[in-house]
Amino acid sequence: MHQPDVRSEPEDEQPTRLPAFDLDGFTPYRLAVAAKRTSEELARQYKARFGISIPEWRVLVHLAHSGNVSVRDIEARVALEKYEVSRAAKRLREAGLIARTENETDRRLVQLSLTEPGRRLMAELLPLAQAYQAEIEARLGAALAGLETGLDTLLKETGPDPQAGT
Amino acid sequence: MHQPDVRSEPEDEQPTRLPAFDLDGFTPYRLAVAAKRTSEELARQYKARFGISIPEWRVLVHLAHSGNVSVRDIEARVALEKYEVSRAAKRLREAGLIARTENETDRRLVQLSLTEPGRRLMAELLPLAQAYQAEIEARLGAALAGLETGLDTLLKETGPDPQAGT
DNA sequence: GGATAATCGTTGCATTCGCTACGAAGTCAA
DNA sequence: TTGACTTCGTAGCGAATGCAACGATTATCC
Repeated sequence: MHQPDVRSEPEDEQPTRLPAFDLDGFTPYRLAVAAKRTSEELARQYKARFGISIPEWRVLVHLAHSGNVSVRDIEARVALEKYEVSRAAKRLREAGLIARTENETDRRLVQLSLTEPGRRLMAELLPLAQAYQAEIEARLGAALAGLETGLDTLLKETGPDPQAGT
Repeated sequence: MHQPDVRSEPEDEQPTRLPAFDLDGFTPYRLAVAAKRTSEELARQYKARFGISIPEWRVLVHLAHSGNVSVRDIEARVALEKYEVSRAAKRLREAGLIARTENETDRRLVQLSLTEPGRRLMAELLPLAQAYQAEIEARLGAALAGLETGLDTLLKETGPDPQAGT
């Protein structure tokens, strides 16, 4: 940073100087736009058909391959806050897609699991998502590997804990 | 509804089969998490200090390097909807950071521009953002180029129009 | 054992979001 | 000029969001 020049000019002529900044080259912005586009593109496919939101989708996905799970388990696992999971689960329960049982050994915990209707829904949804993933990969072509490596780096950093279990 | 295959197996033993699906390998999800992390990491730096949100931040950035601009100009330029810009501008106006003049030749249009307090704010904010960008690039190291290439691809597709002017 | 702290999940509240409709202003055509 | 149509920006409304506080249960410590 250099000195804001001489004061030879009145303020209303040369106000506070701003550094050049290109939003289009700003990685957080680029990520946000790319994320929004892909998420919405996918969501269009299932939102209209099944009426589920993104938090709900994530909860369903997690339940689809992890039998009985508590809210706490899902929480950081799918990058949602506790209350998001709770509310998503509530809506899904009202829709009859998931069921809730109490954990006997720790009655604070809740056991969430897919109902049969929920499983049937996911049996339609998951292939759809897989197809979309394939589409993205085709679009990216040779750029795929680099993107994933970059995302790996960003996602590994700042991660709450590198636990990969469960 | 079609018949669910053979009935040889009882439903409670082998419910609807689901394909394997790994959310952690799902690009839209990965993008969403990476975007949220980086945005929040940056936002923590300015939100607490200046109390501005992401839409407001984007509007400010655009105004910082494009003098008098209408809502319409900002709209797709910073990936915001019309009403988001409008509302962000309203809040910024109330905070005294931007000013609004009428366009004389077309009175439907609104001319938005930074006030001096707004410019001073941006004089603090922009270096902060630049530092964060540098931090991200350092974190990524060799992975940076690949990530950016991938994002370029995703952002170019589906783009409303490849116009780069203004 | 009993008080205290920590954890789990939910909910109240205010704010923000997304969609749509609206008034105001301009354009176009006859 | 007048009337239909388009564009600009805003605001209403219902839903979703984020935060923080809460009841319920369990763990910890003295």
